[in-house]
Amino acid sequence: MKAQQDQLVIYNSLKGEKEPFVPLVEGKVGMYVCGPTLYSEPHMGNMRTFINFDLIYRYLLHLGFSVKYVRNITDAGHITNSAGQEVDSIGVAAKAEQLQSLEIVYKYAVKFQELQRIYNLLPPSIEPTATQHIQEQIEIIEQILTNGYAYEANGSVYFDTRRYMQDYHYGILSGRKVDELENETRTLNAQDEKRFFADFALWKKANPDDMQIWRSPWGNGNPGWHIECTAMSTKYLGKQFDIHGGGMDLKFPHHEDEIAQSCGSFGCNPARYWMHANMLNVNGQKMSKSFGNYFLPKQILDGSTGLFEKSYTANVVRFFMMQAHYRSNLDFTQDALNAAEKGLSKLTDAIATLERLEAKAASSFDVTALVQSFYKAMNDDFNAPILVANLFEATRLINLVNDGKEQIAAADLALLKEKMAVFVYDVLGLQKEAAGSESRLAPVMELVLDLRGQARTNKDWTTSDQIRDGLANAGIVVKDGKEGTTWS
RNA sequence: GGUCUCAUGGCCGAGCGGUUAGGCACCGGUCUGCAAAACCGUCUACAGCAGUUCGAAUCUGCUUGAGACCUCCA
Repeated sequence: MKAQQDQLVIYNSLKGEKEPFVPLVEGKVGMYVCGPTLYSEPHMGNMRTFINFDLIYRYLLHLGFSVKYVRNITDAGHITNSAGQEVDSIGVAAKAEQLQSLEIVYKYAVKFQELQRIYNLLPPSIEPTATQHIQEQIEIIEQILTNGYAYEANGSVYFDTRRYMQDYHYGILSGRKVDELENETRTLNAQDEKRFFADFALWKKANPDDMQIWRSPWGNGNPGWHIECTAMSTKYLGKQFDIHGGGMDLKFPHHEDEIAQSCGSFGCNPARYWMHANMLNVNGQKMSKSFGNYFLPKQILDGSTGLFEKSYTANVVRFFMMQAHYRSNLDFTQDALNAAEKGLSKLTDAIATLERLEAKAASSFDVTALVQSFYKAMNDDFNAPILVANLFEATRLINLVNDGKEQIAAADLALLKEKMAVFVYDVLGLQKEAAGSESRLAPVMELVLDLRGQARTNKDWTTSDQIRDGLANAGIVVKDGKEGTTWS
């Protein structure tokens, strides 16, 4: 695996290009991904980002890296809304639902956990929460103040962007130029407290109606949004670690400000590789709460999105996402979902076929090269769509062997079995579908199909078709294959 | 308005100077009592206009269109 580790190339948003992945400590990876703010149930777009980073986590693990994967939960929300006012989104939800802030957070944390299980996400190594790290956040703010990159104003603390720009490059990640931003300055309520429009809050003085308030050297208040990630990533991964990920929409200002905070306190960019997952689109537009074009991950499972005619399994949804690169936009459409459903079934059928294949003396095709193509795809910035294409190439060959048109040697067969399972289940994170034969219906179906089989043997097509049509009406599809009849 | 990204065959989606990506649909075939399913094969597209090059979907310029960020967002 060491050889494969050395081949891994990652697109670094910081530089805008792919570069070889060289971890700070050989064989180990520290990865931080910005998690959800739990004031509502994560929607499908949120899930795409987490699924993509799950893919990345899984592949790093498969390559043999020892990965510490930290994904935070934002449970203290101080954000700025369109009117420029500081709003506690969790507090707002709490009031709306007549619950305490932590009840809201816990309620949606449980749902998020459930979704992760359903969509087969591996749990991160640590899932720290912002409210458990107030002290660490305060300490970093103090350090930034000591270093002269922040100032206190009326019980709040702001990052001093102009001072920072004398020593560092603000905009290194997003490519933003502050003097261009200036033209677009909005009249913010807090503007009078800020010395400069681009300054951002590290600590906000409490509002009378805040539901969560903490003590600090500057009085009672709330931490700024960006500081929590700096505090938690530093605590668990160190001042500098390997990979920092998140959604594309967090690039600015969130990640830019994280970099400023780390540089301002510790003098270094927190991460060597910045990775950004692209958005999920619906009808060509980013899925978003503010656009109202979102649906919940569970709605697609029970067919209640209102967008599609039928429901899809989590496995199909995940496979569908794996057919697009994590840095590309992806459009959710019914045709595409149907295509993914059929494609996945073709792939899983081939894996079942693989189990039945008989080895010959020699292989008529290059199995090692085929397996290498799996690694090559993933080593190229986690190119899952290419991996999927290569898995379909393997599928074609497996079927040809099954038809006696190609042949495979025993050692190659063992290799292919192992690697197909590794890439389909361990890397892509697809789940083995529960076989229909395990259900309580199985003995009944066995009986019914046996009767239909007798009818067919007697060429009693009327009875045979009656059973088939009746089952079809009950939602059970009967397939007459060479090796007997199956149902699903 | 500023910054940036993208425009690929009926649909989804790779591709980063020379090779049929792949899936789904369509069509042809195998199999089958019929159908479905399954399997095999076929289908050669890159928004437009110029330019660079022996050669461009891939590089450059312009035009048109779409989207993201600039305010919370994965």
